[in-house]
Amino acid sequence: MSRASTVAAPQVRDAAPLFAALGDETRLRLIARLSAGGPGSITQLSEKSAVTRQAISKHLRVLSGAGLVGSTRRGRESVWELKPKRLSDAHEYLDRISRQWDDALDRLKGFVES
Amino acid sequence: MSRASTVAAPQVRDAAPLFAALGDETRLRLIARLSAGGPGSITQLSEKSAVTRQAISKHLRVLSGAGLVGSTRRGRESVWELKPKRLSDAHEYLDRISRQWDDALDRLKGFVES
DNA sequence: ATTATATGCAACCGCACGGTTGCACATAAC
DNA sequence: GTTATGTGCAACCGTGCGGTTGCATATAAT
Repeated sequence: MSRASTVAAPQVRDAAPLFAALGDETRLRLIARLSAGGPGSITQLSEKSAVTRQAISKHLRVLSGAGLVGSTRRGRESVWELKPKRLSDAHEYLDRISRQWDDALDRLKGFVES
Repeated sequence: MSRASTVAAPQVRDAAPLFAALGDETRLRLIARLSAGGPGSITQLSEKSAVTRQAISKHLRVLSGAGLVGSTRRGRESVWELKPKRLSDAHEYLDRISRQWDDALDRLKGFVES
């Protein structure tokens, strides 16, 4: 009976910062850009953006803190790339919630039909 | 354009507020609770929470603003329930990004092998 | 009618976030 | 060398967020 609370709690604490990192338009645009266009330096990633290069740099650090991107220093520029595993983590969490929901629906259906 | 999307999928500007709504621990706990335990009134949803009932009420309104939950007034209490369609929207968006990523990998592979 | 319960509204607080500007510091390029 | 480019660091600003407290209001329960 206590299985749900003891098992689900740590995952919530883990998933919330992940979604929070995705929950900004500028950052989501960065993710989409990295996903579609491949790695790039900060100036490259700032070129088509409305905000400053510093803002992009900050956002990249936030995404890095969430494990969604990583950087490699090459010469005087740092190249940032997507870490798709973390994206699949978010994906998986949504899957889990959806599965809980479906189970609840099944239980409700069984209750109504009995 | 064989890559054209089947149905109108959430764009960046639409998905960001959705993830932002999911990006809070208290709200994510509410989602999990509603998904696993079914609908409930505000006081019911606040019972096991560490924060105040008002905080829960605010969070429910935020989730409602994101289309993730809905409420129905029944007597003096309002019953809140999950709207799983919106969850699948977030799911779908992550799918899109992952697909872009996979395509980019394929293109890179083709480039390297050529 | 009185009391108890469930919610809503409004003000307030602390603080982190998104963003900017300015300057310093590397690493190129000439 | 000097100059140009790419990044980092620090301070600052406005605003919104998460949360609380206090009170008002609506619906039940007695």
